[in-house]
Amino acid sequence: HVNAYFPLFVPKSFLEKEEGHAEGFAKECAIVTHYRLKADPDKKGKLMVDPDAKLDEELIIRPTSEAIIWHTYKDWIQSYRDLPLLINQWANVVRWEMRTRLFLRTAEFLWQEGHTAHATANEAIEETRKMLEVYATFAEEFMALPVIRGIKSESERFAGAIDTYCIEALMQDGKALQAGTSHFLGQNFAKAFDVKFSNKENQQEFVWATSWGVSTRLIGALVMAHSDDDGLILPPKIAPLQVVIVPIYKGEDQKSMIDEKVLPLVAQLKALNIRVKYDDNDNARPGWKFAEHEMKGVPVRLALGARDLENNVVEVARRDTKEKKSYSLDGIAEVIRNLLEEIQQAMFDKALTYREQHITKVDDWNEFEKLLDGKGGFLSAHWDGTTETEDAIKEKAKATIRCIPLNNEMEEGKCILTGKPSKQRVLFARAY
RNA sequence: CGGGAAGUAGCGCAGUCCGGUAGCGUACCUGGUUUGGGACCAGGUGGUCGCAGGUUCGAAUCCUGUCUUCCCGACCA
Repeated sequence: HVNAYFPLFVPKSFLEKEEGHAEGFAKECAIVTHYRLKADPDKKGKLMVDPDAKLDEELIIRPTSEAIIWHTYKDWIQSYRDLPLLINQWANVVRWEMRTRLFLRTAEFLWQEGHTAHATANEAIEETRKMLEVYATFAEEFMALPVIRGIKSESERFAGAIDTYCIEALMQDGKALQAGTSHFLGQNFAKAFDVKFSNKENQQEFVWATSWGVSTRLIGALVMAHSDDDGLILPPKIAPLQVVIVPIYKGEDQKSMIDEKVLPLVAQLKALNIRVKYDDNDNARPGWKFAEHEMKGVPVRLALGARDLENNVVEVARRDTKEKKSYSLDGIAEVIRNLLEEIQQAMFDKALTYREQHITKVDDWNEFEKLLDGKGGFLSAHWDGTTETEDAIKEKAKATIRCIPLNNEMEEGKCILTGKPSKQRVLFARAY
């Protein structure tokens, strides 16, 4: 994929072109109607919208960029030789939600959105699944956040998509969070924006499309999946600061002695590509620094004072378990490198264990409701496959189908609500 | 868009019922003592009480209007 940037403003007529897409986003758009302000003649020092500066066509602040990008793709794609077209954009988008939630659903948010065009359906589907796996891998290996890869039910599908794949994460309060999506758009946008290419047989065909994105919501996921009452707990791989070293001393003499040990250690850690800070700011006391770095989630803290110098040791505290242990200063850099890896794994394992304990098979409606109110988490239950039933469950239990897991086992059963026959279980949860 | 709550010092709040010189904690500044889990003592700086009207000798406080924010719901990445 290559990075590109498209305009923030989308003419209203562009957004209208793909019907499902337009319908889905119409109710949450910020709209530019004028291009000028002027001094308010009635209120000194105040400005008003200049009624003479009304736009002929309103501009929509992009809620997503399919419309403007596919308008452009029409000019960029003529031949099978132009395909696949693989573009990624880092951008802000605006969705005027009725209610916002910090990090999870803000009116403006940052994301990356990929938009690809392909010659065949299979190639596009492959791309869709590939990007889902990229997201899943990032969540699991870097954020230490286990996710369920799945596919959305029809009603949860992206506006304009044929299929929406997703990764779903579980937060510590038992609620699910959609952490990323990857859409197979079929030929919907190609048809809406008239994007055709000549194939090798010189026949005109509509191109096949995908789009996919993850947003600053991932920050919210990171916070809610790992934090405790003392603040953030960041997985080492993405922690801006992996190790902080706090000196404990009385007077300059002791400080110099500690410096002698710490400065070479800092150099060693940096040589191992470890992000380390020697927090020898004299304005804050050790206790303050401990609390501060814990709140910010620094994975490992080293504390070194006169007492440690005598024994040639250093106190090593890990943020995730709050465990403190003294190690010899000899070979400490290696110990820390290994500890960072251990923490990364431990955080993932902890989150995974929690999630596994919170996927509950349920076959009885009363039990279903009881579990949602109490234990929370994902409920694996049979569903008759209809949107009506899905809506009814949402209405009654405030739970939605988070996804139908990929590689789901086929199993005969009866719908949790209607008792109608079902071929597989799906995952329900209350979600953010 | 419905229901609730709140706007007073940088931040967190009390004071409003019952009108009478603007308070507390924290932060900040100065000096001193401190430094192994968010130090202590002393002194000090800082606020047109969201905004606009009204009642009154006098309004943070009473009345009217208005704006904003947060929470809960419906909507959604």
